[in-house]
Amino acid sequence: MSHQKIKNMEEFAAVSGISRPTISKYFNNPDSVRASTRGRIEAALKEFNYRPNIYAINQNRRQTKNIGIVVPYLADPFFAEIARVLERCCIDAGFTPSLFSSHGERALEMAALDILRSIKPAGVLLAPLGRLSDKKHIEQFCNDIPTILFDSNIEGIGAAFVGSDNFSFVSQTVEYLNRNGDVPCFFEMKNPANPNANKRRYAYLEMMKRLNLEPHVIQIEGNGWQFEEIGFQGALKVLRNDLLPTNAVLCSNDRLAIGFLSACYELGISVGGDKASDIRVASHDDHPYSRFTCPSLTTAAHDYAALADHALGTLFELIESGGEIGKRQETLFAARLIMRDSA
Amino acid sequence: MSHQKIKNMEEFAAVSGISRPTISKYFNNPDSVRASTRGRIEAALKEFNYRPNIYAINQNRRQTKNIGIVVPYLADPFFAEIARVLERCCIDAGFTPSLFSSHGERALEMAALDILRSIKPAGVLLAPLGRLSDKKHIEQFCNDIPTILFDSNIEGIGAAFVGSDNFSFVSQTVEYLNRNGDVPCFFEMKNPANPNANKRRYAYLEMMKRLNLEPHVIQIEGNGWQFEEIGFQGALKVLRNDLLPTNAVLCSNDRLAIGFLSACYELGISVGGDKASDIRVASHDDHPYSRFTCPSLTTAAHDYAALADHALGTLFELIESGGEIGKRQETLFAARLIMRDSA
DNA sequence: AGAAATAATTTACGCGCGTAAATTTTCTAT
DNA sequence: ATAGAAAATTTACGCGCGTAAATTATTTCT
Repeated sequence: MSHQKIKNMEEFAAVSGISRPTISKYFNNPDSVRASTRGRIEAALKEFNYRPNIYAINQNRRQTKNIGIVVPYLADPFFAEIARVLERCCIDAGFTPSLFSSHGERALEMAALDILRSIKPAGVLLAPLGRLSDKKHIEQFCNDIPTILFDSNIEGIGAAFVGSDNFSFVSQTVEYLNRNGDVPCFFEMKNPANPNANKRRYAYLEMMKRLNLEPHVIQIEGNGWQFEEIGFQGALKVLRNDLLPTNAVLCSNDRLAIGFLSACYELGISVGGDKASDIRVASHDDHPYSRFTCPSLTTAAHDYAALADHALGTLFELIESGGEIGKRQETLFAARLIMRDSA
Repeated sequence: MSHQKIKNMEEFAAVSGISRPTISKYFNNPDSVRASTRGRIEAALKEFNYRPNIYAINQNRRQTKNIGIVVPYLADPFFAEIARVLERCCIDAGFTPSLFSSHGERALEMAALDILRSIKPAGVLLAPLGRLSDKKHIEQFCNDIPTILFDSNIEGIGAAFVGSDNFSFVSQTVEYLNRNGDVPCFFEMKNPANPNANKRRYAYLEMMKRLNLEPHVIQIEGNGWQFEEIGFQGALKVLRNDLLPTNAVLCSNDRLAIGFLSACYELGISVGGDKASDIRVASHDDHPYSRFTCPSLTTAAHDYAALADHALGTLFELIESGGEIGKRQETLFAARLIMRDSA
């Protein structure tokens, strides 16, 4: 390994005994050169440890091999997990993922898009903040760079949307709660940051209608992405003032539910699916911690793998077709009910 | 805005009426040109929305403005939070952060470093996996690129280390537990991934010695980064078999404690600092969820801001000095005890 | 073995910008 | 007003690589 220091492709071509254009071709696609040539290049590569300059490459290529991934809040393990799966898929496909978090702030989402613009990615996977997003800004970005939205939809923006079927989530939890006990009421933020929250409320109302039951929606105060704290404070208020219309609670998402359960514990209210418990609580998302709440949380799980697969598959299609993919498709994946102890 | 499409700096120089070298100077440092010139450039910038090509810039500059940030496990909200703070500081200092997660895997840590190499960052902040890290690989990386280690130390590698003072963490929790009740036993993984775990065990043993108390270390099985699950299973085994030597438990970290508390709940063992409870549990890290466990977790908090500040400060020094900073410094920050309900 | 197909080489240009040197213009201070 | 300093301009080269065209070498097939 490493005789001398190779400065550029010219020098590497010299020491490997292959012409520079062929070396260039090899790095673009190793299979595009003859096996014997490939062998000689790779032998030299082992010996001299040369790597082409990524900046020179990207300056001259029509397209970079970069893919941007933007999530609204990376400290939320749900997004950390989906980002992990997406990153892996990108690497396997020969692309270089760049991960950004908007950290719940509009300005940072815009900043992430601006940085992405500067690295001229082949494509971008964007999970928007939602209500806080600057739609115009995102739309302009999508006009210039092939972008797929995921997790939370913005009507008409982006080449496609891939997300979860909120009706599938809610219908299963509502049905389950209703089957095994009291009628569920719906616990959510009054001003949810994420549009999925609204879809889930509609789904709840629709399901209750179908089951011929009276719906009860409890909307709590709070802004931002500190959902656990918001759920906790909201639950304290609701429980202390005895505002719970039924003793089955369906939380809009697991992070709110984590706060809700914490409040129940603090107030000495027993939660569980058994007859002895005071109330039952269920939720949506199958958050990584939902298995460790007290009691463990009954919830509806996303199909991470399918979502990531389809989102990236669509993006690759989009990239290969040069940005044209026809009509904007919206793909939704169904949930899987996870029955645990809380309901 | 946007008359025509500006292709490069040459064209922008033409439309703005300023020479290209001056434009270049401006983008390198806006304050390096006369105010009147700056005004004219910025006026043109508003009108034509031109941005220099980042790849051409980085190809020609001696140094890029990139800073790499590598954390071992981004789905751990502790690292997500520290990454957030670090990113923000980088941006404020005029650098472009690139965030990578090793996702708990040695191969991915190496891959992250390889990608970082290719983008020739001015400096790197690396929180290594620990036991799983390929030390040789990291050492070679540190030889080529100015790197500061944080969170978990590898002796002698990197230009400096910035972390938390594990003795400060453990001494406070041990002292607190001991003051308010039974003697604490120490609950940890037998083969911890992170070297901090070992430091915490030593600190526990040392503190018990100082207090003239008999130490009890409980080591549970399990590998990987699913600490909650490992803590949960380990606690089930310990509690079911009545292996707890005392009724005060000090967990090595909050994620194990989350699992421990979940197991207690499942087994009907009451946890809390009051006399009526069966056992008391405390831990370290002030994990974002430790406030919402049942009961809320008494723990020791990191000083995120100080750690991030000092790590980046040191890195900037290192960068400005051209990679030489003298003797390798290790800086440790003290913990702050957070008293909650679990002990 | 020879023709056709495939692959590698040679040569050359361009990408967009950093940067250096020499020169000219503009500003600052007396 | 004028000298000296500071800033901007002109000119020119180089960075490391993609890529195209023409040519030469190698492989494959009948």
